[in-house]
Amino acid sequence: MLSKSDSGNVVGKRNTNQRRLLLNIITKSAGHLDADELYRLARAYEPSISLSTVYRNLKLFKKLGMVEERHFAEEHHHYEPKAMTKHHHLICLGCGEVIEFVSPLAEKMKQQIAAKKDFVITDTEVRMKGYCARCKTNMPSEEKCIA
Amino acid sequence: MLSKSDSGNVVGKRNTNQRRLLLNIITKSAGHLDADELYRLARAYEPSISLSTVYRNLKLFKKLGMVEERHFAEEHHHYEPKAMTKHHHLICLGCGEVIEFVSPLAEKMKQQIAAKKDFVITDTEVRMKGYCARCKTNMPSEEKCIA
DNA sequence: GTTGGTGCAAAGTGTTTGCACTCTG
DNA sequence: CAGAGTGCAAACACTTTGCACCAAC
Repeated sequence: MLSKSDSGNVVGKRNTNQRRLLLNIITKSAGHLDADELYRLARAYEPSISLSTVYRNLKLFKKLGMVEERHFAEEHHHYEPKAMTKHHHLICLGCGEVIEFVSPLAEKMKQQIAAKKDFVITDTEVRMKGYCARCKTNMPSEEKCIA
Repeated sequence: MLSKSDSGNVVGKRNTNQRRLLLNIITKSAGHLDADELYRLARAYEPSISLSTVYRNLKLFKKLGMVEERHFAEEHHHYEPKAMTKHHHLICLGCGEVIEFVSPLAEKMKQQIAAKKDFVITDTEVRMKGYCARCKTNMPSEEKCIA
């Protein structure tokens, strides 16, 4: 399902095995990979690949607009292939699952704020956190009574 | 306008000069301080205060729900006093200014998503990026033509 | 052949922690 | 006067960078 010689490529840049491999993993992934996960997946195909190469290429892909960097609540970044449809994120504080969703209200809100604040808005990001159906039963009680 | 003996206090915890000072700076700030800015401001009043103390107290304030930690696009965190009204952020990519805004659509979207995904949503965060009225004239052209 | 890309190790940045001392309660 | 809180320095996790070698063009 995933081979080194897969089609992914970056125009105007050298087409190395490592770069092609990383790009394939990212675009075929379900999204939200972090650098370390990507590194681990890549090593399965190219055991000698280095973490620096992963970071360097992520930075390149980001600059070229091929992936987006996300800052969830954790200390490190997550990367996902640039989406066709603008989606947002819903994060379960119980199991950590990240669910994507779309909402026409986001676009509407963007237009309202752009007009009200006289901004050119290039990016809108909505992030909701909470507890999914499975986790909501044993959700911590402090969530309601913050001392 | 700001003295060590100001009223801020944390119930159930020892009321040290350092803690009181940090809390006062945070609550009186316009918000969006990062740890280093807070450290610099605090040293003006208490030159011997340490960065560890800043971090330790920020963590405490966060746990007690007195401040919120924000992950903007940068590599470090920003902290702001917990707001009475739920607001969101609009960030100018030109000058870096962070503007707060409110929108009833955010709450509406939250309810829609909670119902659709069967989630208990405890937090909603909307972050828009773009260029303010002053910066929009010299906004980079790559913004449109990502190669 | 150039020179952009790589692997490695070392450095950098923001944050946390172990320890002995200090000061609040 | 006990132990929570502090300052300091060392450790930490994630990311970036300098350098010598390699391989794509």
